[in-house]
Amino acid sequence: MAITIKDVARRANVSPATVSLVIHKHKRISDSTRARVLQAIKELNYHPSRSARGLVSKQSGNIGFILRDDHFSRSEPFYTRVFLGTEFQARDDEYYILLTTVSSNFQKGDPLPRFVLERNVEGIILAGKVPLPLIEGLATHDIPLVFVDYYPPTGEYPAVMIDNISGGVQATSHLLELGHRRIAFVAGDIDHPSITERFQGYKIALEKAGISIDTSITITDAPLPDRKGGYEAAKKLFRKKTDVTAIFTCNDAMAIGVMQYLKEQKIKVPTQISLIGFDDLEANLMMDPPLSTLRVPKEDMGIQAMRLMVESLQNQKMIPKKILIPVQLIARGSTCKLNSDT
Amino acid sequence: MAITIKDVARRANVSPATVSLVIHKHKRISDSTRARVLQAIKELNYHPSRSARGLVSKQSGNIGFILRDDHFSRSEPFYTRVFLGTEFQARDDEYYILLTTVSSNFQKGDPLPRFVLERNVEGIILAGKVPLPLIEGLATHDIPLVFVDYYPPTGEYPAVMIDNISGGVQATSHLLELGHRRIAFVAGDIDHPSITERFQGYKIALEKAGISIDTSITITDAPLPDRKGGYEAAKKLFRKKTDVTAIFTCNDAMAIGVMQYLKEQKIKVPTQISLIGFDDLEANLMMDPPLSTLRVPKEDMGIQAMRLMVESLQNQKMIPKKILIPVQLIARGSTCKLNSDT
DNA sequence: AGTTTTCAGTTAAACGTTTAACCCATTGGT
DNA sequence: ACCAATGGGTTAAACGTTTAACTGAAAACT
Repeated sequence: MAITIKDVARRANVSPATVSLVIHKHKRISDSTRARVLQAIKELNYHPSRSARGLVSKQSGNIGFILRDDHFSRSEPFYTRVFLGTEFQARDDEYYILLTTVSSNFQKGDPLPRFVLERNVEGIILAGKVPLPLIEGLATHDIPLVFVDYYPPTGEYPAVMIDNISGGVQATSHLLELGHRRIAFVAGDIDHPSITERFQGYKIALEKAGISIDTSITITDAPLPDRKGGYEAAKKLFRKKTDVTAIFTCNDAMAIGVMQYLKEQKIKVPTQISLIGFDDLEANLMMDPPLSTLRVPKEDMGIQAMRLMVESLQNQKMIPKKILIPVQLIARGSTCKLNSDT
Repeated sequence: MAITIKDVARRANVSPATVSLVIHKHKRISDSTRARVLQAIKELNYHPSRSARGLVSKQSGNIGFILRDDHFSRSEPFYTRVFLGTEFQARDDEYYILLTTVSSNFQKGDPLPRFVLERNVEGIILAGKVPLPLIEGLATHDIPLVFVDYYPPTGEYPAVMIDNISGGVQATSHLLELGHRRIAFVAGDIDHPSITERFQGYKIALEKAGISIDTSITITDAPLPDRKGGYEAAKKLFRKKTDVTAIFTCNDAMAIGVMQYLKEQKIKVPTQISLIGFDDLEANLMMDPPLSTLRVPKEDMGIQAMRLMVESLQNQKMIPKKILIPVQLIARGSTCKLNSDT
């Protein structure tokens, strides 16, 4: 069978306990014994068994990652990118990630994720909005939680959030700087915190520029914040004659829909209408013209979340830190100076 | 602390062993006792500890997933999509996936992935080409391996492969059916098995149609099989006057580069040149016109790999099965009938 | 010199399962 | 009536660590 701590002990002429103490860098071991033990470990290529270690020390070496099922399987891989970021950082921190999904209508009393019940994770990262009953269920197991792109209405937790307000301001300011004054806002699912915040940023920037909000050019009731929603919103916006010269959509998916409508109507982007989205999808570069947007660093969010997790694992009673991830303006071909011919 | 098997035993008035036997559906337990035990399990909401179970039974409940580092972090998320498929299936099979990457120049003697050394996985799925020394290292631990989109030159393993030849035939036949006769082939990294096979499919289809291969319109030496490579290849192809009416690129990334070149040269797709790729990237739909291609079901490959893994776990000495994943022609706007005006 | 500290390591229990070996009652066969 | 087989469970060892409590020797105080 595999090499165990006893094999190492025998070869180094010490007790298994000593080997364990060496591994854990305990101070009470003399340099000479430590050296002998380390030597034996090397020679035998010994590595402690994860299961045995986990059994007694409760350190499984795993972190759970929970995603709502509809977020996992949806085509736009936002949260899966966050997940990959977490995986990335986990390798540096010597943890493994166990991924699971929960039903979007998780009910009080539903079974918790298996890795919780089997005591197989030391902490859990939750990405995106998750059902409240789940959070309550997890809370009873007192296991550290870290939230990403969602903050529960109750409780105090470390979290990684997008600076949506700043993003909204940046997008709007960008258009303002290009000379636009009649800037439409297009969104769906306006109750989603992220989207509300982007809208807020829009308003802040306009007010600062001394422009009052014209609700006739802010569409916030699109059926869904997706391509089709964008298409419908654009249709609505252009139903009556309008003097809008720029559009800020709450995300890229809607921007794509808007662009599609504009193309069909032979309205030129960016010369007639400047268009800016939010998220920075892969697809943006393929568009014609490529879409200006605000880049949300998804992998980075995962990385930060994992860092927060490691911190709270090392320091159980740390005050829950919140990290605000900045977004970056990416000006591409879909926005240009008002009345420019380029 | 948490509920243990002893708590259950006490409540059901049996020994811990009996509880264990019930859990494992051992036959030697009477219906009445079984019922009592199950009842107690329910009431206490008992779940066996993964670590304890793993320690004695060697069943960690985890499967490893190995990816080369450059495959993990590259922008085109081919293998990460495969990974997500594996995750997906793992949930059904009650396994968790531990992901890790290995250096692309893994040397003989380099340390194996931690999850192997710590005996924390029951099997390993390897996606994409991985270094030979790694495979040899893993072989010494006799742990079941399953390969995806790569087959090692030595050894017998279960594997999930793309039917690239069929794909090459389908792509080419599609163009032939549209009336094209002068069909160029564009590729980079021609030594990669997948790409060689696609090229083979191209040749097979042409020969079957009675058209001989014209090496002046097969470009296989692009620097890399990416966008830039496609752009350069197209430039090369159109340097001298050519009568090519259709192009089959070995993947979508190159097709995108080709399309970009054609756009710059005001060569209309598809009316002047029909263009078909391979892979079916997200971005294809955003292109103008949307790119025809062969869909490679990446998630599906991950799912199949996981299934193979479960099979070989249940039946250790099963003959290594190979699964050939079919690819599907997706005809979009970038291909059309020869000399059509559409 | 006697007592206390410190140092360096060992002993042994504990973690929560699984499972081979065992045991005791019945039942069945002759 | 005796023995073997069967059914239904229990006992106890084992898995490979960690760690609190202990030990014995040497060093450091009074």
